[in-house]
Amino acid sequence: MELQQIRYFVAVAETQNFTRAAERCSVTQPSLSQQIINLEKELGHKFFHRLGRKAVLTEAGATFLQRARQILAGVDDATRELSDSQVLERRIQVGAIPTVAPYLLPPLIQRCREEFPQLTIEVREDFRSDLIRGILDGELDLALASLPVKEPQLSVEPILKEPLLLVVGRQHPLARTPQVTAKQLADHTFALLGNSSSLTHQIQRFCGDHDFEPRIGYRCAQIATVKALVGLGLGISILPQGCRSKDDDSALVYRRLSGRQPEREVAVLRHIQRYQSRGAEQFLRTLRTWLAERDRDEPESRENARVAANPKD
Amino acid sequence: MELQQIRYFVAVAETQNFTRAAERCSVTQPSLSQQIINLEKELGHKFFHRLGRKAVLTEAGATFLQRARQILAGVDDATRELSDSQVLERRIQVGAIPTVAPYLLPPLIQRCREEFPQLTIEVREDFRSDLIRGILDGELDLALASLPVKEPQLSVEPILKEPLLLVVGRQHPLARTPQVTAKQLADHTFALLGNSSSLTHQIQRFCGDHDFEPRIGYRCAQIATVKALVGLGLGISILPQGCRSKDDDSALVYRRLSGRQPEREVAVLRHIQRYQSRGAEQFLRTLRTWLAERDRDEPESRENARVAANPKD
DNA sequence: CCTTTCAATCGTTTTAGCCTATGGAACTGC
DNA sequence: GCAGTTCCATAGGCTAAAACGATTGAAAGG
Repeated sequence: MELQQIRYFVAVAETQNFTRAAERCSVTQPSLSQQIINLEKELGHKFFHRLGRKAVLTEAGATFLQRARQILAGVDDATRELSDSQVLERRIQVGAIPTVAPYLLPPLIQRCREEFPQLTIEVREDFRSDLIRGILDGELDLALASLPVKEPQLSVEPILKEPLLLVVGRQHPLARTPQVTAKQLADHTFALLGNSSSLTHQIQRFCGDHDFEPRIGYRCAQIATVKALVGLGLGISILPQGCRSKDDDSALVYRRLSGRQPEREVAVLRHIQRYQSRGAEQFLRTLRTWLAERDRDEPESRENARVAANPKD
Repeated sequence: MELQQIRYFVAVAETQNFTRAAERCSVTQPSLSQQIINLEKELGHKFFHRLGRKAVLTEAGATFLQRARQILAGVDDATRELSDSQVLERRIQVGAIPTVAPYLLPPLIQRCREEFPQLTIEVREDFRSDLIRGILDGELDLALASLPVKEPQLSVEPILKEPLLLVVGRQHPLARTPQVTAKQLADHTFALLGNSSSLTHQIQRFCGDHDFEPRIGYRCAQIATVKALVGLGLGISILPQGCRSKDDDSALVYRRLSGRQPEREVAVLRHIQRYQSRGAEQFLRTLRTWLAERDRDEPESRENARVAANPKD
């Protein structure tokens, strides 16, 4: 059974006339007749009484007509739905690592809502490796994660470079030391994210570069937990500058380390082969302009001014 | 868009793999790929992210998948419904003229219900010309009407020949006359069916053959009305023997006319070109055996015995 | 009875779907 | 890394099926 046959069938049923049905379908009458006969043969029922003047539905024909209309309506709906781009490609799946998700995404999503009201953004917060798997499996449209990313199937667009800062409680001895070097951290207990966290990896590598293993006292799932522990002086940590928020000032001190600054770079990851949906494009466009504006409004501020002020406290 | 393409599409969506989808559809992978591409081109959307390992639905693809499933389900339903002969061809439209419908059809339908419980019989009671039109237009499967029928497109199968009897009220003078000839009727007022009735036509022709016009005092739509008028002595009528019922005996007298007996013949009418449905066949078979049994059980009874008895009352 | 209408049939042409073969990209395992 | 494998797209030839044009034959209508 093919749709063409169904279309022919409905045309005959409605015109009660093979010739006029053929005209309506823009084919010759023999072609249409043949297809109707084929259809009848396949389904094992005659659908029309070929009376002298008109073609009248048999009972089987009447039964099939209902179904046929339903099928064609389904086809019609599908076509219309797909051509109605209002509905389509307005839902995207965005992934982000935990040190990015709570800080970048909320304002960004808000901005997207203003500029593209129909755009629906679904967020998945996960570690880098899981996000990468998600993209490779086609589950995510794009992801915000830290570099390095080596997968060759991924397109990597760096969007943001920021220093990693030492975080200590306001009462902590390191809060007052004029210069803090990497080596000094070897004597302290760290509060870090889980082992899958790319930030944790990076911190461990950083420590390794300075010839010590960090002593990890707390493994947390959330940044907020890390901050709370550090705020009570139970440990120290290293966080990207972007994780700093106003609320932290009462309990936490963020400090640059002397020597070579550890940094992290955040990038947008996409699948090279994946078709880029309109919604994803819109999200990206918003992301880029938002970052550009932010850089223009407070150039380097997040890397210097506020950090430099800390030691004075 | 064709069903084949939709089937291919669903297969790919479900296997997430063009090659395996092709196997499932029993075609080669290039054939299937090409059809998917055609479909995507026609509808203006890519339906799959062709990632390295698997093919993942795009949003448009996911949207279309729902519709596609619905369409295929519709096709499936249609096929199943048509192959389920329990449902089909169990509804027939039967026409009958007023002088036949109330007498032949009820017992016949009851018998059909016993023998073919799924058979649904819809009855249309109408005059002969309208029934013939109904058959020619394909609205009726068959009709029971009186002869003659001249339309060459109709198959005519006579099933029953019966005399036309004079009907008078029990108090009417003609009820007691030893011999009633046609000529005598010229002096009386007739109660007849409407002008479209074939019986009325026949009666008028019969009177014409005996060189008089019947004086028609009442034109009724129903036999019962005619009988009631005649029972009150307000007129006389001529009815087929089959219209006589037990209940009439108290008020009516049925008499043969002397001389050449007027008769009428009832036949089953069908459209030669019309496909004969199973239900119609069953109805006909039941009709024939029922009539045969009736003739066997009371041979000639309805033409002689009961009629002959009447004058004695 | 003649004309018109209509569906089916026949023979031919065209189309389009299918197949085989191939290429290229990407993943896998050594 | 580097072969081997998997997977989809492309190209070209082939065939089956759909379309066409012409015709026939039956039926309807005037």
